Amino acid sequence: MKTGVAELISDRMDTMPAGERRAAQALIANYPVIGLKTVAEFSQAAGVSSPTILRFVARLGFQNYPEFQAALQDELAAQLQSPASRAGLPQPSRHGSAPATVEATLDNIRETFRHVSEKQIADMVALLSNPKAALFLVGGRFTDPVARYMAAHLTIIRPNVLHLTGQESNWRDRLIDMGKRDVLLIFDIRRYQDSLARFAEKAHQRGVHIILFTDQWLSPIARFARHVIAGRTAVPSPWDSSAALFVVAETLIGELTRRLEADSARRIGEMEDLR
Amino acid sequence: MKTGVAELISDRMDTMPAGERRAAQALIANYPVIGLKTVAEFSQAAGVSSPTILRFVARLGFQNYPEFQAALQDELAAQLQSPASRAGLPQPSRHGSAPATVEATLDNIRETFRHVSEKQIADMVALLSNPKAALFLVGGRFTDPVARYMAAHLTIIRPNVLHLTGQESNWRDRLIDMGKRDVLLIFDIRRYQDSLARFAEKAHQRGVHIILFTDQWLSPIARFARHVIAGRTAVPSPWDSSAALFVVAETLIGELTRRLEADSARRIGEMEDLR
DNA sequence: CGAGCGCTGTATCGTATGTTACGAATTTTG
DNA sequence: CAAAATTCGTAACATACGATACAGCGCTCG
Repeated sequence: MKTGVAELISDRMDTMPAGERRAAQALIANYPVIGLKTVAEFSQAAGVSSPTILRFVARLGFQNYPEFQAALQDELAAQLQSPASRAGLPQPSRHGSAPATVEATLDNIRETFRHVSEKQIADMVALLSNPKAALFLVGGRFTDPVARYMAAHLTIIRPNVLHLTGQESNWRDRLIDMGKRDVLLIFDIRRYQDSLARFAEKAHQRGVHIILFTDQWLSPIARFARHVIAGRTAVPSPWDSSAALFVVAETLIGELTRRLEADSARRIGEMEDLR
Repeated sequence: MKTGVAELISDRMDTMPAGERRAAQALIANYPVIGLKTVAEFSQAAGVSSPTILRFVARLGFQNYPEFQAALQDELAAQLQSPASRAGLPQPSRHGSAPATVEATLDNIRETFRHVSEKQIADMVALLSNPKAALFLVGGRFTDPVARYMAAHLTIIRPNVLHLTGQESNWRDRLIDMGKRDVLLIFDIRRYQDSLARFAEKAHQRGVHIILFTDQWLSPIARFARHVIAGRTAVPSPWDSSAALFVVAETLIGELTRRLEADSARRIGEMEDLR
């Protein structure tokens, strides 16, 4: 039973004493920000005393004030992370269930890019554009194809790109080639794979720059990463969606291509000749 | 000058030490809710210690943690109250070229699904849901990772799934196993690969059902295909985008999982046991 | 290779915060 | 109109939270 706090309030508003009702009105007036502040501030804004605020949240069914705040925060998090609900509409829900997941995917992509600044992309592109630095790519069970996709393009526009295939032991053998100038791009969404974390740590110890593509809950590898892309993966489906990360990958490919335009054009020309 | 906290972060992100950068990334990953929690929770989510969080907010220019939280709350209040938030993204900085390709990708996905009927999806799912029919997947130079992605999921929810790797000659050896009940999923966008066309024709001659994922200009393989998904691939970039096809693949995976729910649930359960 | 610097985590401290007890004030009921 | 019940605020309390001092470590530069 996950009923929102706002609904709780309007339900019990009429059974409240005057003071607590003022608290309720103050909270609804600019919901939910006041509830995130301290009891003292809340009470002052509502024009009542601190204990009244506490009795108010107690009447809503919360054991204590922090629990009440946690509920507000969870609610807020859910609201901010699914832009669909931002409009208030519970989704047009057109017909089949297919469009629902597609709409969710579109939201995920938009939301992912809201949290990725241009500067972040520019920095990553700068890292990737150094032709002397070797690039290694690796991914998890379901995300490795995205790593492959990216590698397939990077290989064309610049030298020294290697996708790490197969078993963890194969990756490790490649550690020997990795140095401080090099970059490792890792794709890891939940359930996060221990093998990737182990590998990332070893690479990190060798001074390798790590770029991590993960989900919004952040793979533990974020600890070692120089850059972290937190893609939204939640869709109404048994599986997580990697579409947002896929689009981020495509974006990086595009930007990098633009940046290396002169070099890569020459390179691509030579490749054509070799056929 | 009321600059937003998020902008402050992206401005100074690169002048930060590793630990504080992790804090920044964790905050941006699900902005701004973690910042409203306690220092301890924030630090745990970011994988750093409490003092690092405090140093982080100090570097952003705040005197203390409560002041930082107040800034987040003010920002949140402004965002929630302004009608702009309902219209969509309040995000001010939208000028770079990255968003342009992203918007194009979003349009591509939408447009792709406008041309795919539910019946088409249902028919394909029906084809794919026969556990006796073997499933083969193969893709072109850049699209093969998408085939792999799909295969990685299909392998889990049903038996008899095989991704054809490596050279054309390898694929051909598999023709011997393909019969009239079987399904071949091919990903082929321009520039269309002759090898795929040759292979598709041979498979077609053996009576294999072909499902083709291609672009809006249709690979020549469409001639042999039972089902054709025409994804939009054009983006303002030197490369074509496979994102739309990727989302179609995810949609099929999701629908198929739902359809096979009973069987696949049991199957997944058994797989878990085998670990 | 060594010395210096900067970064980070552990442990401790002071304090602001939530909490509770109690009495005053207001409302309700006979 | 009086007495009781309920509500509300003042004040004291304990806890948990943010802040700080300090030491260990890795990194850079000479």
